[in-house]
Parts: sequence; structure tokens; C-alpha cells
Amino acid sequence: MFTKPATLKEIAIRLNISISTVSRALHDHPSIGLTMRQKVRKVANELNYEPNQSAVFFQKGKTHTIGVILPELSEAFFSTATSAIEETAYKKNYTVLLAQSHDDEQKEIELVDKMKKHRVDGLLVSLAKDTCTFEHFERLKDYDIPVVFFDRIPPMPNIHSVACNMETGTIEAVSFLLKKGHRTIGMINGPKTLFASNERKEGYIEAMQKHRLKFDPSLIVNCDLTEGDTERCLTELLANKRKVTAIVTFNDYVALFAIKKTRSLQISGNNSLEFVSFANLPLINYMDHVPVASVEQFPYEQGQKATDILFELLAQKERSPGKPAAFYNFIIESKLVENTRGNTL
Amino acid sequence: MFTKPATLKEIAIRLNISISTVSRALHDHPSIGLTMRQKVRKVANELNYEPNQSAVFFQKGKTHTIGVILPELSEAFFSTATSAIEETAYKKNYTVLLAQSHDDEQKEIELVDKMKKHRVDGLLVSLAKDTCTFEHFERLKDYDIPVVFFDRIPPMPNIHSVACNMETGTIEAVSFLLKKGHRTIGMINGPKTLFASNERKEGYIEAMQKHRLKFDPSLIVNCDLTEGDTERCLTELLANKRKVTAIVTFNDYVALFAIKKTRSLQISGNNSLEFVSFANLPLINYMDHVPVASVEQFPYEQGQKATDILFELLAQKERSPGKPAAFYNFIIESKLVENTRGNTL
DNA sequence: AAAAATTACGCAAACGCTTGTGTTAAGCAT
DNA sequence: ATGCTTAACACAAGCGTTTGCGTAATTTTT
Repeated sequence: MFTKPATLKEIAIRLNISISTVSRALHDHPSIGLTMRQKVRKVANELNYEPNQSAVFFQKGKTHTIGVILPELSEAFFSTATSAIEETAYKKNYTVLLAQSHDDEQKEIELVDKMKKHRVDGLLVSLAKDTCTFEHFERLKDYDIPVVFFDRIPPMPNIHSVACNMETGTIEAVSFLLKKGHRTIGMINGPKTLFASNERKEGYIEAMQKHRLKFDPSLIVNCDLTEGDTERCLTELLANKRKVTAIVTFNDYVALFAIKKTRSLQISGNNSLEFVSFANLPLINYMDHVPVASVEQFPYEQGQKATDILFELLAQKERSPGKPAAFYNFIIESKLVENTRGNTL
Repeated sequence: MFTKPATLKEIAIRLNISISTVSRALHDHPSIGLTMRQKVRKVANELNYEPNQSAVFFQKGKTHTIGVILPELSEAFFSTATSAIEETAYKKNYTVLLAQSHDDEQKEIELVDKMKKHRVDGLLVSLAKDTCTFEHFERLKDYDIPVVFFDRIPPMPNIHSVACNMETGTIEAVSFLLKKGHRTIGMINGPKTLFASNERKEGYIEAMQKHRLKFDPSLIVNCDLTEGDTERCLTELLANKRKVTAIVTFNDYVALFAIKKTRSLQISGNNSLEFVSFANLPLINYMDHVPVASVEQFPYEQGQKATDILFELLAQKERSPGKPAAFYNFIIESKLVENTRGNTL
């Protein structure tokens, strides 16, 4: 047979006291005397009492659940970020409701709605790459559900967000290549809808300006991050009248595919083509042909920080309901990591 | 201002009927007339009514949450499996409570306890690699919480499980190498605590017997799957008096590291050393030096099937409480995938 | 036409917990 | 001794649902 969990009622009956006294005793309420408190504690232990979270959450009108919407769990960046979110939430006894948009805006909208119905206390979101409307998030404000965006954040004011500073990251990346002597640097950027793509572009331009080099727009191409389009972008860059000697890519996946492709093209004239990318994926360690450097984006830290901010918002809501708090926009400085086994094609 | 969600009560007041009638109407209870049902529906829509899940779950004494305990979310196999679990659970309106053991038995025990306290309806578990006691799972039976193990399953009878048939997978792998002419095949196996290690060993032996070759125990070494130990195992195999020409490794990570190591050793005499491993990770696609073949373990299918079984168990519990059901042990036939860009050292 | 069955709903308890508001008895000052 | 504060607890409402049971009104059966 299996044992039903003990309840406050059972403890109360054993001690012949009221349920409220038991509840307060276990919560160290000042109105309960020391002796009584100890007696209650003792019996609670004997009965192996554990508060029924469902009842507590229901009573308090909170689900103690935070929703997480991200594009793809199997991408290393997101699984690591999720790992951090999960651990941070776990410590606070919060449940994580996970959902994947599979980079589809429509699905994302549906998920936000489901999360709303599920009455999550708060939401952590990393946008689908083609998301360009944001009403579904606006609607959450009517329900007083705070949202913290991370990594893939919308280009909007008045939001909470955590992201890496891709602009300075890109400046670092481009400067690194310039210092290595490259003068014609191509860039396979992400889709224009992503805020991070803009930052990268700005960073690229600023780095060129800093080194008093003129900026050639034809050296930056936008890619939808699929393999097919990556190939198109690569071809386009290599076909540029100026001879591209280095390429900055949107992320490691793009870089790896581009490197593979470049090698298979076996263009002997491109022997010196060097790549720098973003993400610094762990799988780099297993590979032979990797970017010479990668801009680390700290997935774990981003997930952790975003969760911290969300909890802070929830705490604020608790303290002063309805009051519109300040907006958190935490920026993590990305960091260029040189790869000792850098790419030689 | 934000709007509070509507309740049954509000609908009842509007229509001047009882709450129970509203509830039943929305559930299509036969005792409610058609006209009334439609009136209720109409008002419910107007008020944008959504049942308060917390209240429902609490009332029904279920959390509608399934716990998932696995070693490491950032490992590709598990993030894919989690992805499947999440999607399957989402469809049934279940919440997934995720937790990582980080391959630590102690942490795993803690997590099981936390899950129990959280009153999860059921549990999905993939064991930590050093788990060798199972009382913490036995204890769950006292609370009537069904557990389905997947991939890393305990060597016990009377459990529910989903796993790949590693024995036949290994037979395939070894046979594949034998057909290619290899006669001295080494194996870097996993820790002895893992059931899957046993299966691989059995498969190895059986494959050898099938080909009427004698089995040499010194060709199988156990590895704790860390890089350091992988190196030790590799060295040990290469030092074997017989000349090992092919190695079957426990998984892709081990294989990739071993391949890298072998290449860096630049032992010219080992030019023909070929690797076959398990998992068939997607990152293989980005790599140059990969195993000649890999046994696919279908993480998505495993996660999905395990979740399905868990829901089946929950449904059975609903129908006939307390009744000990049959044990599900679902075995997915693993499949050897040849890698066209197989490893050449 | 009276009895029985059916239809269509309302009442109220229950799930386990929190918390505002009594209530009682002891302790204090006056 | 009287009034007043405070300590220490009990009472009961309420969170939103579900559901067994009761009860009118209506229909069917004999």
C-alpha cells in the first residue's frame, strides 16, 4: 500500500489544536508560543509532513512556474542557458515550463498564449529568428506577467533584457583580424529582423572606422542561417571584386559549415581565408578546422542573469503591486576567445 | 490596469445560475440542457474564461507535472530527448519539471526526493552514470508515483523502461568491422555500473562467436567516459600485444576524443585504425575525422516513447487505482549508420 | 389519473492551506 | 480590585473547481 501525504489537519488532530495554529507554528509566526511551536514541529516530523505545494500555490494565486520560450532546445547555446535557468529556478522552488518555438513566429505566438493560460508567474523568452511583431508580448502586460528577454531580444524600449554586447564583441573580432593583417573582411550576418544582426553590423563599421579604413557595404551579407543560404552568402563574398581574406560569421554553426564548404571548394587561392565567429561552442574542441577565434556569449550566465532578474521583478510585484518598476537591461560583455588550433584550410 | 481572469462564479452570477451548472455545462455534462449549455458557452467566451489550472489540479489532487531527471541537459542526446518529452507533454497539457543530476548519484537521490515533495504525477529518469543503488526509486512506489526509465536504465526487473537494444547494435557494429576485414577489434566500453555497458559487451562477444572467432577479454576496457580515462583506455588498447586495427567506443564523444588523440600521436603504423561508435550525434556533420559508422540511438523516439508510456501508466492509475499494472519494457532497435566521410587518420 | 422515471438544475462539501478577526486568560499599571 | 494591554490560540472565510446528492418540474408508464 502507499501512504497518503500528511496534512495540517492531521497534525492538528493529533495535538488537538486548530489547523491555523499548526500552519502558523510551522511558519514561525510570532503569535505562537515556543512550546507549542516545538510540539508541532515534532509531530510534523514524525508524520513526515510536506506542505502540498499545489494547495499553497493555488491559495496564493501563483503557480510558482516560470515559462521559458526559446527557439530550439537542442542548440547548444539554448540547452546550456536552459540548464542555468533550470538550476536557478530550482533553488527558489520554482518550476520551469519549457517550450520551443522552433524559430517559428506563429508557434511563438501560440506558446505565449498557452503560457498565459497556464498562468505562469513570469516568462523568459528568446525570440524566434523571424519574429517581427511583438503584440503577443504586449498583451502579457494586461495580465501583469513580467517578461525577461535574453540573447535574442526585440528592438524595443521598455523591456527587460539580458544580452551580450555584440557590438563590442564584433569590434573585438574585426580588430583581431585587422591586427592579423587582414584588410578585406567579409561578414556573414544574421537576418535583419534580429537585433543582434544590427549590433554586429554597427560593430563592424565602428571597428573599421577606428582603424581609419573605409566601410564597404558589399562585404556584409545577410543570411537566414540555413546551410543553403550560408553557401549562397559564402559564394557571394568570395565573388566580391575585392579579395576577401577573412570572414566574420554570425555564429559557429555558420562558420563551421562555411569552413567545410570553403575547403571542399578547394580554392587554392583562398588558403589564407580565416574565420571568426560567435558562440564558442563546446563542440569546437572536437574539431580540426575551426574558426581562429570565437566571441563567447556566455549562455549559462545569460540564463542565470535573466532568471535572477525575473525573480527580482516577481519580488517587486509582491512588494508593491501594480507599480511599474524600472526596466532592467543587463548587458554582458562578450569576450573574444582565440582558438589555438585556429582554422587552417 | 490589468484584468483579472474570469471565474466560474462570475459566469454564474451573470446568468443567475449556480456555479455547478456552469462547470457542468462547460464540461458537456449530460444533465445540462442544450439551451443552457449554449448560454453558458456564450458568456464564457465573452468573459474570456479560462479554467484556473491551479485550482483544477489542486482539486483533483494531481499536479499535472511530470518530473524529468537526467544527467546533463547540454549533452546532445539528452537535449533532443528532452525536446521530445517536452513536446509530448505539452500536447497533453502537462508541465515538465526538469532537473539534472550532473552524473552524480547523490544529487540524483536529492532530486528524486524533491520531485516527490513536489508531488509530480510521474517521473522520467535517465540514470547518472555512477548510480548503483536504487532505493530512492523504490521509495517512490510508496507514493504511487510511476517511473519510466529511458536510455540509462537500471539492471532491475519490474521496472518500466525504454532503451535501445545495445546488444544487437553492438553486434551490427562489430559485424560491420569484421566484414571490412578487421580481426582484432578493441572496445572502449562504459563504466560497469551501466547496464548499457553490459549489453555492449554481450553484443561484442556474440558477434565474435557468430563469426567463429575467439573472444579476447583484454580487448575490452572499461572507461569512465572522461577524456583522461579515454586516453588511458586508448593507450592500453594500442599497447595490446595483438595489433588492434579497429575500436568500438561507448559513444561519439569518446570516439571523437580518441580519434583526435590517435591522430596527434601520429603513430604511422596505425593508419588503418578505424572507429565505430554509438549515438550518431549531429555534430558529426561538421567534422572531418569521424567514426566510420555510428549506432543511432534515437533520442527523440526514446523521449517520446517514454513519455507515452508514462501517460499510459497515469491513465491506468486513473482507471483502476492501486492495481499493479504490467511492466512496459520498450526496446528500440538501434541502427548502424555508415558514415560516408568515415574516419581516415 | 396516479405512480414512476427522467430531465435539469441547485446546494453544499471537499481539496489543503493562509490569514483576518475573534476570544480567552494571563500580566501589567493604576 | 478594576480596567487595559498583550500573549496565545481558535474560528471561519476564502482561493476556484469538481461532484455527490437532493429536488423541483416535466415527461413517460401502467
